[in-house]
Amino acid sequence: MKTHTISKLGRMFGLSRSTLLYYDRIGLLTPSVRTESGYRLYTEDDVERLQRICSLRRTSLSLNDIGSILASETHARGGVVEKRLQEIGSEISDLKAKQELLGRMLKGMASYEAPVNVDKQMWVEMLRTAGMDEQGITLWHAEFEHRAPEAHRDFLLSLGMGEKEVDLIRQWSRKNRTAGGTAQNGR
Amino acid sequence: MKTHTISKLGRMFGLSRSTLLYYDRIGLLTPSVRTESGYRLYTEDDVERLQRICSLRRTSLSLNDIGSILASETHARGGVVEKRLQEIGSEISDLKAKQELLGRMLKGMASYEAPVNVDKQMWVEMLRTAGMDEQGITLWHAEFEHRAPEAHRDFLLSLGMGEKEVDLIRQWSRKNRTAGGTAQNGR
DNA sequence: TTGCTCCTCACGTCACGTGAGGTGGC
DNA sequence: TTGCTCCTCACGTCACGTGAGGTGGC
Repeated sequence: MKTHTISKLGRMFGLSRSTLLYYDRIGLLTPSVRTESGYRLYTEDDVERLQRICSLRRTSLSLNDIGSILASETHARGGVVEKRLQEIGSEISDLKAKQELLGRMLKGMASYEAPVNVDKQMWVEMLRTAGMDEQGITLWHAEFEHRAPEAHRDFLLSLGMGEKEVDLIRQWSRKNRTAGGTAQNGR
Repeated sequence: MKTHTISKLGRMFGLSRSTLLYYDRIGLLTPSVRTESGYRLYTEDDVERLQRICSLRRTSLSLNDIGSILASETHARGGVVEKRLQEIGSEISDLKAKQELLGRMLKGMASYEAPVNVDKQMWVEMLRTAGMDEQGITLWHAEFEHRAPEAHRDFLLSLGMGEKEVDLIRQWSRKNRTAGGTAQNGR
């Protein structure tokens, strides 16, 4: 039977020896054979498994998820993949927001001097200066979310927040309207 | 003068206490005052600095880069920001490529069974099976890059590689045509 | 005196990279 | 015998989170 040593396998897949050592340590890819002197020998089955691992890895799934996918039934794999697809979607919009922000900073630096700061912090400070406290802000979010959810979302995004943070604030806003404003952190 | 303790400052900015402890440890934000008993006290100047840090952090600049920016002259800051903008650009295209890949996997799983594998590995194996060796592949890249750089790029991207990897291979291809094919790793 | 906040280690995370120090195989 | 490859620790990375064990301030 044809087998491969660790570095040879690495070269076949453009991976380093330490990567394969790591995969072995975490149990993601354990060579089927060990020689008497402890050398790892990878069989064709191992090569096939690594093939799959590499495919999945290029979607930046975590090694943990990859392990689960390979262990699960074929028909059950869609869930993880779909979840990852959604995550990638929001990562992309996060990055786009950051692009926007950086673009504005660059322009700001050219024409004036300091980086632009019209963001969450400044907004919160403005409200506070205007005399609003924690509870006020909480209620204001809750009302905004209730009356105009889409606009609320757009507004939060415009302050440079990521999708995830925006979602959290919105969920929390929906709770706080029914519960009455009990604030626990500075939003 | 008005000062803030660490947790209070954290609440003001939506950061955890450990985050601020960490910023102190790495010297990014050192409180201007320490009480006799060791308590950190942050002045308004510190608050302003943290303001800038938070703005920059939301562009996912590394804390290291943020430190450099704050230490550098205003007019010298553009470089770092532009570099980060470019990075974000290629991160976005990487993610889009991954989206594509995952999409195809999902469809593949629905209609057939195994995840799609027509990627870099398979391509390389096909060439090898066809009798091409390291040196042959090296030369082939070099020629491709020389004759049709755009098409070469598109082709590499179509195999699911990220922008960075593609750039590396192309640079290396340009060298290898003049230098004559001395290969050192499995591309 | 009771809580609450503060302090300083020190270890864990994720996917490896990078030695150090030593052995096997052609 | 000389290189090359292999082995196993163990520590570093990045931006924190999470205790443990102890002290200050109202």
